[in-house]
Order: sequence, then structure tokens, then C-alpha cells
Amino acid sequence: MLQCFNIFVDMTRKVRVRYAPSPTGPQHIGGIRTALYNYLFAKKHGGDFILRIEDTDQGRYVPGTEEYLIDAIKWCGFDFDEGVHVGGPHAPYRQSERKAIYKQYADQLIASGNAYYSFDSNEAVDAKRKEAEQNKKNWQYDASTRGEMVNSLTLSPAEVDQKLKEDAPFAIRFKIPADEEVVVNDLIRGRVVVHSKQLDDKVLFKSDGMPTYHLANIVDDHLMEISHVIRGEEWLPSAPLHVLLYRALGWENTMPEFAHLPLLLKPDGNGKLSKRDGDRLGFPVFPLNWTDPKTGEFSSGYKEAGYFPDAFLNLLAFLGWNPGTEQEIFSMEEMIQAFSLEKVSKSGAKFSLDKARWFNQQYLQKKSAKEILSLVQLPANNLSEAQLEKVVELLKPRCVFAKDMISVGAYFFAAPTEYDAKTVEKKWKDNSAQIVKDVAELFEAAPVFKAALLETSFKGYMEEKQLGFGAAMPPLRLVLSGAGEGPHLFDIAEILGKEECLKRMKSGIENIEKISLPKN
RNA sequence: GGCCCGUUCGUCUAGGGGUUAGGACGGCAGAUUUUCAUUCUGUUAACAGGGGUUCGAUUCCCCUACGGGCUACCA
Repeated sequence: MLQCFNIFVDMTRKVRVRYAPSPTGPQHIGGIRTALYNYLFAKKHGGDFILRIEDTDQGRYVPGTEEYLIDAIKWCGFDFDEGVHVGGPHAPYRQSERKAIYKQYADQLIASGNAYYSFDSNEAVDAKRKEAEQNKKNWQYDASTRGEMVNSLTLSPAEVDQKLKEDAPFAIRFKIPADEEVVVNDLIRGRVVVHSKQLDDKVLFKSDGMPTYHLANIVDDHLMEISHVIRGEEWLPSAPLHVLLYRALGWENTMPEFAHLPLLLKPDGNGKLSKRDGDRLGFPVFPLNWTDPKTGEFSSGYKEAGYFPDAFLNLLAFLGWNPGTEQEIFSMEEMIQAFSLEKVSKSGAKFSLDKARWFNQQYLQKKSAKEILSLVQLPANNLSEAQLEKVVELLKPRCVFAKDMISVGAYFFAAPTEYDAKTVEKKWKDNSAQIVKDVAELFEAAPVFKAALLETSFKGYMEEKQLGFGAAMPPLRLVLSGAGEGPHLFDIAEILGKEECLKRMKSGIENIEKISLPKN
């Protein structure tokens, strides 16, 4: 592998990249990552980021997926400069709406001898393949076999004219050069060489009047002045074909540079992550919730799972890219600055749920209470805004997602109805009720209901009664929160307020004595 | 099967002819804490194998193995 190819990025040309999904289903996180890398690359170089919808296969169209993708990208916090939803100088950006454009280029290729009409039925081609299979051989429509098929290379010009006049169904195939080394310079992988013998005469134009991906892709990238094609590794095998197409169309000088990204792999078994993996893997595979319009099957998304968009983006970016420093938390701006294709790794990455949660937790810790309150609806009960902010500060270090606060801090929002059984069993002693009663009196007498003050008077009481924290605190915590663990107890007490504390102390004693009775 | 791409701790990765092979997540242990969490400290664990090239290879080359992708008138 020649590493020198990694370094060269032609900066004399305006950087224009595209994300070109096919609306055959919701884009999973792998697709979002591809879009993100395209975006980062574009913005790093002051370029444009374009959305083009590759809907040349009408049979696989799934309604709603185009909107889904745009929503997902927007949720992530970025957007396209040109595309189906925002327009642009190269509109339309949907290939089905560009249908009229492609035929002329197919014709041009025929005229220049780089393509030909194929009149073979699917059945005829399949038969050839099956026959070869039985002999344990490969068959492909190529230089070695096209002579035995029904096409404009084997038919006389008159016969071809006749067929076309009769409206006989035809496809247009690319005529791959018979004997040539085709070189693809990949920005991530270096120089990749494939012999043209390995390539088949791909259909460029289908009998339904639509181009195939290969033709439409090259034509649109050329017309839209795309400078870099950054896409998944699954396209690497067809990259030589694309290089040949650029050349045959006479566009070799403005051919985009290629970068083939490593794939996102299934964390269990093997294989690339698929949109069919849905929720099977124990983590969301999609950015947003998705319900399949045909099957009704539901798949969960990162957004609804509680991930922050910036955390999601950060963790996604690190699946296959690393700036080479020890910094791991990156804002979008920082990512744009730090991004480079040379730092994209070559091997596939498996998703780690633990790491994903860690990223979100890090972002949660960095957010202010105000911001968190604007993102999550807490059951405020009768807590004031200021009190809620305190609650959030206390709960934050104990949570991964903002919404965790609702369950983790449930006792802030309602008096406990249950008391942690283990703690009751281990910590509720014969003198516990008395301690709670004593402290209730202390609380009652407190001139101002502040954590520091309450703690001071509590410590005085402990000293007087010769009690340790370990004996005195758990019963108090139990009656106030029902839990065996949590934030500093007097902070909780302050937020709850005198009235509420006294109420909970009273009912707590009754309730706990009831359940711990059998033991005594 | 054919072609192409890949292979550093369990995972994400840094590194690169001479390093104690670095970091992060996770795990484990400890410190702090009334408790839990946070935080901090320590610790665990990796260059797929075999040949070259070289004074010296984890790093460069080849082979093998393994993994992955592609192999449609899908994208």
C-alpha cells in the first residue's frame, strides 16, 4: 500500500461533497456517519454539502424515508447546502426527476463505442449464469461472453435498427475494456488496482427507462461538480467501473477523488450493520424512531432513547475516526477543525453501548441545570424553578440521560410509597423510629430550613446521643426518600422543605414499622 | 468459488524499524462519601501466524489464516 496517496487532496478545486442515499428505508447510524464525515470534510475545507436522492429503483421505494433522513440530519445539528429540501443551482436533486438527463449520456457512450444495446431477457442471462454455476464456474456478461449474447455487438446494424423500431425491450450495457489494469486512488486506502477482466458489462440504462445507480451517479456527480466522493466501503468494488465511466464520458480530468469509509459492523456475530438489525442488538440502530409503513415494525432511535444530538454525533464520529490526540469530547466546531480523511481508519468498527452511554453521560455533566430543564420535562409537583435547578444539580452525576432524573430522583417529585426492602432490613433498627422522631423535632425547631444548618444541629444531636452517621442517617434517608442511597441527605431535606419533611417522617415511621414488624 | 479491502488490549483506537506498545470505554482494586453516583488513584489486557528484508521488526515485503465487502436491468 502506498501511503503517499493518503496525503494528497486537491485544494485547487472547490470542495463539493454529496450524501446520496437511496430512499429504500430509514438510514441507520452508518449512513448518518457517512453524511457526517462528508459534512465535516466539506466544512473543514469551506465546501458545499449536498443531498441527492438516488431513487432510480422505483420498486424499492419506501415512502417517508427521505423526510426521515432530513429530520435526522437536522436533529443531529447540521444540514445540507443544497438538496431536495433546500434547492440549489443543480436542482432537481432527486434522480427520478432528472430522468431526462441520463439517456443522452448513455447514447453518447453508445456513439463512442463505449456502450451497446443488450436485448437479452433476464431469463436468458439467468440461464447462462445457472449453466455456469452447474459447472462450478463463474459467468458474467463481459468481454469473454458478450459475443454469444443478443446485443448490438453481435447483431447487424440493420437488425439493431429493426429491434429498436419494434420497441423491443433493451438495456444499455457498458463495454468494459478487455485487458487493462484499472487504478483507483483512494484517499483512505491508497492505490487499488483491479484488472478489467474482473469487471462485468454493467447495465447503465434499464429497460424501464431509468438509469442504474452507476450511470446516474457518475452523471450527477459530474454535473453537480462533486470534488470528493466519500462513501461506504461496499462501493469499493464498483469504483473501478466508475473510473472507467468517467474516462469514457471524457470527464477524467474532473473526476472526483474517492474515499471509501470502513463499515459499521454488527457487535454480535459478523457482518455489516444493517437496517434490518433494528432493535435486535440491544441498542438503537437508527437516529430517530421509525415505524415501517408496510410491516408496521417499530425501531427505536437515539433521539427518543434520550441521547443528546451532540453526544450522538461525537460518539458516531469516533467510530472510525480519531484525531490522534487524547481528546475525545468534541463539539461540532472542534470536529470540523480536527477532521481529516487520513485519520479515518481502514477497518470496520463495532458499536459499543457502554462507550455510547459514557459519551452521553459526559455531555449531561457539562450541561447546566437550566439547559437540562429545557430538555426534559420533570414532574415538578410544587417545586419552584430554583428548587428544580437544585434537584437537577444533585441528580446529574447519577444519570446518563436527562430523563433518568425522573426515576432516579422520584422522591423529589412525590412522597415515597415504598421503602427499599434491603435497606429497611439492614438499617432499620429498634431505635430508628426514635431517631427519626428526635430529628423531626430538631427540624421543627429549625429557624431557617437550610441544609448546612440542619446538618449542624443533626451533628449536635448525634454527639449528644453518641450516635454514628452509619446508624443515624439511613433511617432518616429511608423516611425522606424511601431509598438507601442518593445525594447528600440535608440537601434533599432543604429542597423538600420543613412541612414535607415532617410529613414524610411521620408517615415513614408508620409505614416502615408496619413492614418491619414481623422481624421484631 | 472469483475479485477487492482489512487484522494493535473484550470494544473504540494511538503509534510506527530500536517505545516500559500510549489513551478511552468496560472490568477489578483503592481513596473520598452516611449511602449511591460523581471525582481521583492504581490495575487488568493487545501488535493473528509463518517466512523474508534488516544489526534490529509490531511497524516494510511475501505467504497463510481469519474477518469483511462485492459478485443484479438493487443502491
